Amino acid sequence: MFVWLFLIQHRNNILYLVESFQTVIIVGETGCGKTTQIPQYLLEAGWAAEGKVIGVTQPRRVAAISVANRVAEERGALLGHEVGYTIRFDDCSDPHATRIKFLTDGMLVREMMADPLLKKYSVLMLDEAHERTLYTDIAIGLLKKIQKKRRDLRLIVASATLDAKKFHDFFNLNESGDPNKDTCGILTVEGRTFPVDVFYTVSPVPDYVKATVETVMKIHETEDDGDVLAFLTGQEEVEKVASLLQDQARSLSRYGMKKHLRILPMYSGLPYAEQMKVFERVPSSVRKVVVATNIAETSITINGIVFVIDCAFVKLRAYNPSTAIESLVVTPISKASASQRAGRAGRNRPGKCFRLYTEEDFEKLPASTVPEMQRTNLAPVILQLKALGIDNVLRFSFLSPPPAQTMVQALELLYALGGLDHYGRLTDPTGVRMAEFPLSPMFAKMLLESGNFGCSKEIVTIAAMMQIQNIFVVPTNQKKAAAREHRKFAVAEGDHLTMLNVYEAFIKHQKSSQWCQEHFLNYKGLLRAVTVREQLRRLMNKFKVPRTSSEGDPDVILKCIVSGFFANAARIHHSGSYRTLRDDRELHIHPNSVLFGEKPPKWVVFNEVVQTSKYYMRDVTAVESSWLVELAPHFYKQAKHGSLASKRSRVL
DNA sequence: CTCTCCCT
Repeated sequence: MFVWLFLIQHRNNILYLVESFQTVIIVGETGCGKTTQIPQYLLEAGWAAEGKVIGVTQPRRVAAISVANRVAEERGALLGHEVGYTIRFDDCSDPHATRIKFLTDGMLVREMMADPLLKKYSVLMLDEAHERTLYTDIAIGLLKKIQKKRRDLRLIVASATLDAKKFHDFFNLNESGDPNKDTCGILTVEGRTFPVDVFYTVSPVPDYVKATVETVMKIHETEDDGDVLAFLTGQEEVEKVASLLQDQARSLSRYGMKKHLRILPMYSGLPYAEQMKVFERVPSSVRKVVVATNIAETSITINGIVFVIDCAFVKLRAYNPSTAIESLVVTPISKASASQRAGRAGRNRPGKCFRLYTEEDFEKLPASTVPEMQRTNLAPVILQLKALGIDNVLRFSFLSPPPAQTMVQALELLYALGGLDHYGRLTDPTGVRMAEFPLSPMFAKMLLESGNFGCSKEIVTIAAMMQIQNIFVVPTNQKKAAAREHRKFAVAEGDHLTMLNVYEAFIKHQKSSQWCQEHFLNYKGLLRAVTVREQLRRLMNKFKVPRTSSEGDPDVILKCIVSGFFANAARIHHSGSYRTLRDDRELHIHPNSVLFGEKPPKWVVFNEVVQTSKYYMRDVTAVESSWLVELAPHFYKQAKHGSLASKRSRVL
C-alpha cells in the first residue's frame, strides 16, 4: 500500500497506521519533516500517556542533539524536560518528565542491556534506517525479537524508497498470505527539496581528480552564483584538488577576474578550526568551493550549495574473514549514494549535479551500499548479542546476515580472550564484564587484566587515548614544526606509551588549550579522552579492579597490553617488513606510528591492521616473544626451533 | 610514506 502525500495533510493517516500496524515503514524524502513532526503527532495522540516514552533514534550524535533542540523549540519547551536526548557522555533527558527522547541507535542497544524489553517506550522510530549503519542493523534485529514479546510496542522505520520493501518483508509477521493480516504497513511522504538537474559525461573520465578541477573551473566560468561541493574519496585527493584549484584561483585573481574562488578542504581528520571555515559565510563576490570526502554526504550539511561534482567513488571499510584483516578500499558508489550526493545541490534552490561518469556507468552501479554489518569485524557485535541473551548468534534474525566465516572468526577471538566458553556461552564474570565496556573486546580484556599487572591507572589512560583519532594535529602549512613537537612525546617502546606520555603531559599542564596549540595536539580530542577515561574508570571500580600504578616501569604495561592483544602479534622478517604470527602475512608499520622509520623492534603487537597500498599495523608497540608464550599459552606454543607458531583455537 | 565515516 503506497500512499503519496505531504506529511501535515495526512497526520491522521500516519496515526491510523501506527494504530493498526505493529510496524510502519515511512518512506520519507529529505525535507519532509518526518523526524521532527511524527514524534509530536504521536505525543498529541496520547502515545506518551502513563509515563511512556516516544523514542527516536539517529545514527549520529550531532543529529540527535540538533533535532531534539528543534522539537523542543517548536513546542516551546526547555530541552531536557518534555523533549530530550541521550547520547554517550551527554544525557539531557529527565526519567520522569521526558516524553519524546532522541537517542543514538548505539545508545538504544546499550539501554537494552538494562531493560531488555525496552518497557518504557510505547513507540520507537528508527530514523535514517536506509543508511544501514552497524547499530541500526543490530537494533532492527533485536527489536523484531522484542516485538514478539511485546505486541504493544510500535515501531516506525524511516527509510529511503529503495529499501522499503526489504524492511516491510522483514517486519511483516503475517504468514497467511492474506494482506489484510499484515502487521507492517508502508507510507510514502513526498519531500520538499528543490529539483536538481543531473549531467553525465559523454565518455568515461580517465582521471577524476583532474576532471574535478576542470569541472569546478567550468562552473566558475559559465554558471551563475552558487557554491560548489565536490566529492572525492580521501584526504590525499582532497588536498590535491584543493591545491590545484588554489593555483587556478590565484592566476584568476592575477588576471583581475571580478568573481573570486574560496577553496575549502573538508574531511574528518582536518583540524577543527580548518573544518569550521566551511560554514563561514562569504561575500557575494566570492564563490565557495568545498572539496570533501563523504563526510559531506550525510554527516554535515553546508548551506548555499548549488553545484555538486560527483566522482562516483567512495572509500569503504571491507573485512576479509579468512585473514581477519580490515581494509579501506576505494569502491564505486551505489545509486542511492549518487542520489544522496546530488540532493546536496537542492537544499536551498534548484541546483545542478555533474557526474564525472557516463549514464551507462551509472546504470551499472549497485542499487545500495553493502550494509556495514557485512563488511566489518563482528567480535564486538557478537559479544553484545551474547550479553543480550542471544545464545545462537548464527541464527539471529539479521536484516542482512553477515558472512558465516566472519561470525566464526569473531567467536574464535572471543573464546581466545576468555569471553566465551567452549560451548560459545558468555563467561561469568569475564565475558559479562567485557560486554559492558564500550570498547572492542581486546581493549576490554586488557582493562580487566590490568589489576593483575599492577598498572590499571596507566592502562585506563592508554585505552581512552586509543579511542581518539588524530591526537597529533598536523596543519597543512606547518608540517615540519608539528613533527618536531610530536617527536618530544615519542618513546622507543611505541605508540601506546607515547600516547600515555601525551595524556599525562596534558594533565600536568592543567588541560591547557594554549599548551595543546603550542605542541600541535588535538585539544578537543584530549578533552574527550579525559571523559572516556572517566567512564572506563567507573566501570573498573564497578568490577573492583584495583587502582594501581606501575610507577614508571614500562614492562608491566606492555605485558598487560599483550594480555589483550596477543592475537595481533607480528615478528620482524629479514626483508625488513613484519609477518603476523597467526598466519604469516606481510605487514608494515603505519607511517603514522612513532616506530615508523625507527630501528624496527623484533616483536610487536598492534591494535589493528588497515590495508591501503600495503597492510599497515596501526598503534604498534614493541614486546618480548616470551611474553606471548607466557600470557597466551592457549594461543601460542613455543616451537622446537625457538620460533613461535600459533595454535588455532576453535569454538564448537 | 599515510585514515572513508561513525558509535557504545
